[in-house]
Formats: sequence, structure tokens, C-alpha cells
Amino acid sequence: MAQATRRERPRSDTEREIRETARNLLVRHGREAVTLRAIARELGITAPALYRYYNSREDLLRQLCDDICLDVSGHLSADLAGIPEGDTTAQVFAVCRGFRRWALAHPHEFALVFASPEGSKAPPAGEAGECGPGPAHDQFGRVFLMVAGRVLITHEVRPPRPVAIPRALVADLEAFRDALLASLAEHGIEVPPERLGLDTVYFMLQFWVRLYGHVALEVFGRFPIAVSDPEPMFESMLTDLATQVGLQVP
Amino acid sequence: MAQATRRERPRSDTEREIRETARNLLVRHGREAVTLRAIARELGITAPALYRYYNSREDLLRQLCDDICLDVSGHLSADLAGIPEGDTTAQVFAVCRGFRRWALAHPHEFALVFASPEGSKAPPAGEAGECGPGPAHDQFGRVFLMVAGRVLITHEVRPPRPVAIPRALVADLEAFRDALLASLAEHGIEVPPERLGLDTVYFMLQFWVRLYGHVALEVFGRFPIAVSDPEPMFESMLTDLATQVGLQVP
DNA sequence: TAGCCATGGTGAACGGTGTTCACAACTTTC
DNA sequence: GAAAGTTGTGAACACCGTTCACCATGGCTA
Repeated sequence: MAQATRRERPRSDTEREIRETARNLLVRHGREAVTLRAIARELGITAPALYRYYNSREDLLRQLCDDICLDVSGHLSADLAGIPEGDTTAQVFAVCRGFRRWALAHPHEFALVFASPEGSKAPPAGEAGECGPGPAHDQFGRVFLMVAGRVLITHEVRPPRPVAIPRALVADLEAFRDALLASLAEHGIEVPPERLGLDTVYFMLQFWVRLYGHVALEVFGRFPIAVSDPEPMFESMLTDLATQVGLQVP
Repeated sequence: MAQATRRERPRSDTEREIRETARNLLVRHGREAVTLRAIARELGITAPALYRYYNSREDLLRQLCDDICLDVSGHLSADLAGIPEGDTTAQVFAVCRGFRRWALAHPHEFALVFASPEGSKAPPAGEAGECGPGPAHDQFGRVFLMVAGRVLITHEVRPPRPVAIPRALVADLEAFRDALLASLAEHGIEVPPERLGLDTVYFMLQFWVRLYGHVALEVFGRFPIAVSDPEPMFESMLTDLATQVGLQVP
């Protein structure tokens, strides 16, 4: 009965249901609990049926990563929607706070997407390995860093206190800047290239390092001291970063 | 034969062999591969025998964390031994570089100890959960942060540019400072408490955030841009941190 | 010295897992 | 209506953690 019903629905529906169930298991019981048989059980199906949709459990987990990236980027966009267009400072804060809040609320998803060793084994043939910087991860990175980038650019941004840019990084930074500008242009945001200096791009990288560092440490409980309430520390970091970049923080 | 031989050796020997084998599996094939049966196989033993030494696989993994912490702290101490007593800057650099190098060389161990969700399930009875801040993790944190702390103190340290310390953090920071001073005194390093201001302690926390952030991002390949060689970036961060704290970097 | 008993091993067994395969049922296409 | 393709099933294999009854060994005490 349910089987007949399922077969009538389009393939993409079942595909979505599978990933939803997997997400649920991941969120509630961690990576080890997202098991083919558990998913199948939940869907009233047998485990081998899942192989009609995914090549293996690893493959499914990889696609889960994509879903998660899309999801978190959606969350951030939603948070951003509530901020007035002009208030760039609030936008930066909203995105960063949103990321932290999401990570704390979904530690297992965070661990899977942002804190798993890169698939050391090369995937079969040119496929994206594990869930590293692939299309969807880019999607997230884009929504995240592009938002930050747009914010940093539309605002009169003054580069932070001078830091020598390592020479070996210049090429990477230039590539990143170009990609960023292209991505912004793609979204209708025209930016004169001279507004986005390499030092600003470099600062964004360091911004990400600190943001990620704090969030990961908090999610994993790996601060070297018992921090009874990490939120003020996070806020302090945000204002520090914001003032460094020349944003006026209330 | 081998069995009779094993029985004659003291219990601690077998215990050590088990963890060595487990470490090997972890390092070479990741967490999922450290399996009771695989360990037993390697030791010429059956899996149930392992239960004479550990209550469960999770228990074994927890103790593995302790071993790893001790190991990395040993590595750092060794690195430190090669630095002249007075050259505090070199000492800071050595510890940080050593940590990065170890993490890059042992990504799976790094992920297990420093990037695993805290055991959300309370361990049976007052036991240390997962491998979070427990005795051994403290051991690592001590060797690490204490080394950094000693270095920062023996040197004439001037607090970095003023940052408002969140009021909610003051109590935590004071507790940490006291613990740090006690730990230093325990190792024969007498330090006048007024030399270690709360702002310095706070800076050490932020130091750790950035160090951890960079290392984790590099280990997991989660930089938002393709960084062809992250080492100069790491070095740049180190010199930035060092100069901020008033160390003279060559 | 004889017996006891804690220690540390064994093999069998249970339920769970990923994965493969032959096969069946249903849908679509020719 | 037959052929082909799609999507499910159930059995099976190998592996996993874990429990259990059982057995050998060695050191202790009566």
C-alpha cells in the first residue's frame, strides 16, 4: 500500500524524504546513528531500496552535507531579511550571530560539515570528496562571505590596521577577490574593484578564522578555561572585529 | 603460546599494546576503523578479551583521547627543549608551530580530541564525558597554556591594545588566572600575581581562538578560499599575535 | 600440599550494520 | 500486448559491539 503510493510519487520526493529522515537522525542522535536501516525503517522501506538513490552510505552523507549547507545559508539569509537595507553593521552582526546560533543548535551537523577530516581517499572519479569545498559548500560560503563582502563594500570600508600580507598568499587573495567581485556582480551588486583591496580580503579571511575558531571551540567545549557564558565573549569578539574594520558599533 | 606469554606479562603491558594498536588504526584509517575486533586481530586475541581492560569501545576511545593529549603535550615539550631558555619569542613560536604540525600530521587524532561534539549523554556516574576537559585534557592544556603563560610572564609582557573585558567573563578569567598561577607555582615558577593581568589572560584566550581556528580550518580544509600554501598565513598570524603582545619578533 | 579463587583468556551467540544479488512488481515505451 | 526500465523485496555475506558460560593459569591461604 504505502509502497504503491510511494512508487506513484516522483523520485525526487522519495529522495527528499530520505534526506529529511537522515537529517533528523543526524540532528538528534549524531552521525553514527544515521544508518541505512534506520532510515529505511522510518520510511517503511527496506535498506537495499536506498541503493536506488545513493551509491553508498558515504555518498548519502556527502549529499547531506550539501543539504546542510543550503539550509544554514537559508537560515542566514532569513536572519538577514529582518535587517534594514542600510544598516551594514547590524547585517554583519546578524550573519555572525546566526552562524553561531545555528552551530550551537546543531552541533552534529556542524561537526559533519565544518569539522570532519577531508576525505583522504579520492572519490571514484572526479566527484567531490567528502563535503569539502564543493558546489554546495561554495553555496554556503558564497551566501556567507558574499553577504559579509557586500556589507564590507557597500559601506565605506577602511582597511584595518596594516598587516603585512604574506607574499605567497597574494595570488590566492587576488583569485578570491575576483571570484568575490564576480559573484557580487552576478547578484546585481556593482562594485568598483578598487574598493576591495587585498588587505580587506585578507582581513575577511582572518575574520573567518576567529569566527570559526570561537564557534567551533564553543560547540565542542574545548575552551581552555571553563567559560560559564561564552556569549559575551563572542559579542566582544564581534565588536572588536567590527571596530577594526571601521564599522561603527552602537 | 602467545597466550601463555601474554598472561605472564603484567597487565599494564597488554593495556599499552591495546592502545598502541588502537592509535595506529585511528591514525591510519580514522575513527570508524578503530574497532574492537580489528584491535584484537592485530594482537592475536579475541574481541571479548578486550572487555577485561575496557568497559566498552567508547570507553577505550575516551582513554585514547588521554593518550593523545599526553602525546601531543610530549611533542610540544620536546620541541620546546630545543629552544634556549631565554628566547621567549622562539618558545611561543615553537609551541604554536608544533601544535600545527602535529595536527596536520594527525588529522584523525586532532578531530577526535579537539573537534568532537561533547558527549551529550551523561557518562554512567560522574565519569569524565567523552574526552572533554578531563584530567588528561587538562594535562595537555596545562603543558600548552602553561608554557605560553610562563613565556608570557617571564618576559616583560605588556597587555595588548586595550579591549573591554566582558563583565560576565571576569569571574571565569580570575579563576583561570588563579589556576594558572597555582599551576606555575607547582612547577617552581614563582610569579608575582600583579604581572598577570586579566587583560593578558583574556588575550591568551583570544590567542587560542585564533590558533585553534587556523589549525582546524587547515586540517579540515575549510578555508573559504583555496589557499595554496597556508603556512605563510599561519606565520603571519603568529607574528601578528606576537607583536600584539609586545614580543619582539625577528 | 591441597584447595580456592581472582585473572584473563576462549567460543558461541544475539542483534545490529553496510552491501550485493536475484527476483518480483509495477510503469513506461514501442 | 510485449519489451524495457524502474523500484521495491528478501536472502545472504561479512563485519561490528556486546554478553555469556566456560576454561586455564597462577598465587593465595587453610
